[in-house]
Amino acid sequence: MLQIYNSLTRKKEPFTPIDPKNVRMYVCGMTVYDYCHIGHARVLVVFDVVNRYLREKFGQNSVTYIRNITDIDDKIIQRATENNESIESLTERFINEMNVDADKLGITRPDQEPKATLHMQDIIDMISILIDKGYAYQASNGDVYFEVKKFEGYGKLSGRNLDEDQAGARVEVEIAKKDAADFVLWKMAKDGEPAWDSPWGPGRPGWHIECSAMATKCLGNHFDIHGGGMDLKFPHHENEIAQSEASTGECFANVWMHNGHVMVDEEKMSKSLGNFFTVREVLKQYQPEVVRYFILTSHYRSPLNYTKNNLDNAKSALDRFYTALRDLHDTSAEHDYNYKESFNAALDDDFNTAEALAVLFEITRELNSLKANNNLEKAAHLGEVLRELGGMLGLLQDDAEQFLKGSGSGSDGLNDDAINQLIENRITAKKEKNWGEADRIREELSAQGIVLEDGAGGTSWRRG
RNA sequence: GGCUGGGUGGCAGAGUGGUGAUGCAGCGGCCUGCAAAGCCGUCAACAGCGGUUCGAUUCCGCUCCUAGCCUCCA
Repeated sequence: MLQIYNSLTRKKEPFTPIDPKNVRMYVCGMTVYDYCHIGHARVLVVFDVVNRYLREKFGQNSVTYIRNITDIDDKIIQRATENNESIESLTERFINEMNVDADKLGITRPDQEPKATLHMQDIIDMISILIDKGYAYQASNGDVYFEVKKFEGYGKLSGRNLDEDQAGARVEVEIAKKDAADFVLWKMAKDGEPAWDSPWGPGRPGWHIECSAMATKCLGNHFDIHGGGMDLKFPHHENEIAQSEASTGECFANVWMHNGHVMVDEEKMSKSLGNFFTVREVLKQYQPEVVRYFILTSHYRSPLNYTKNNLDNAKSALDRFYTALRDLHDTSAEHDYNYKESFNAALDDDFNTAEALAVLFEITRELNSLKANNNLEKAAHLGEVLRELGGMLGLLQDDAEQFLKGSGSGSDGLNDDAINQLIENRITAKKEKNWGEADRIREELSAQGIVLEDGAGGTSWRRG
């Protein structure tokens, strides 16, 4: 039985889909004005695993996964102006770049990736309903606001009490608002800003409303899971709940999932702090699965420290798996599924990927034992199991030999031919029992990051 | 100030009211020309102080430290 920690109730709950034939999940995606950083990679990977596992549990075609794209907001306008580039060109460019990164990381594409600019009518419709129902008002400056006090359940997600919040503690309060907590639904366009027609005048949607409109449009008023980064819990998700439930009169999402942040030097990695590493930057040094593994080593709700040491550890761990998977022959026989049970039990427990990985290591140990005892048939079977379970996490899908011989995307230093030549020379030296020369060659390669392994079947190598 | 979370062995990181996480690193052994890889064995931890309990790292309280949110943010 799958259990998921629900941010709304602050406890783990058994997950029961509204419709097991169509489990519906919405995740807040990217605002597209820059490259994705490792924090974004974490959301992508975490919910990719959730998506994969839900399909494993409920059926490959019984899940609808929506991840939106915010392609209009203040930051985008600002960046486009700075670049002297049109908003369309900017956002299209970074949507493409996002997909490049996501594909490299082995992220399964969501079923739909709705964009705010293509859902203006849905957004306007929802705002109209909110005004009609008395939850929203147009202020003297023309902006339309959601009146927070009218929505009874406000604060239920983030656990905050409006009276205790220090409104305006860190940001100036817009004076046109009735209450400091009210938030904008429709923002009037200033000169030169992009604008869409609306009953309240030309303008653009506030940030929160697009997700409410697109989620209900794509998944219905009431769906199963809503996810996103921890930083979106308040105000973004709190506001989404208010808007959606006020307008539809129905429960919005049953389960709220929030992933923890990626940290750098004890601080959250974020664009505004400027302490971020882009996905492509990291992928120059580490293979995609290394990044994925790194993300999955800690529980999705915990903070994750971005350090060289942790990435290197991830690489070592994958080397261990792929070393075990190397030189296994193909097999089509029935698999041994003893491990699958404990692997699934780990993921059933609020997607405990760290524990699931521990199961993969158990398999690896047994697999290595079998290889050592020359029980190659059974070893091959276990190899299949290892790959299959790893695949649920999007891991162990590379060719073992290629993974071990590859470094980041650009492997500088010696090319394969040069390495093989040196290995040949060393084999000759070894035949002559010229150990000094053999060791010298091994040292030379080692200095280039190449590790040699003399086995029964000859010498193999990998990039360490 | 308010609201969420954390503090586990050298490092990373799960978990549990009373035996084992796991990976890397270390130590001993097997294997090897020597290594590497692998296998076997081994060391080692639960921030502090109280309380509940036959028993607490695990439950409760307090203290200290720390992260996130209360502004755009994944």
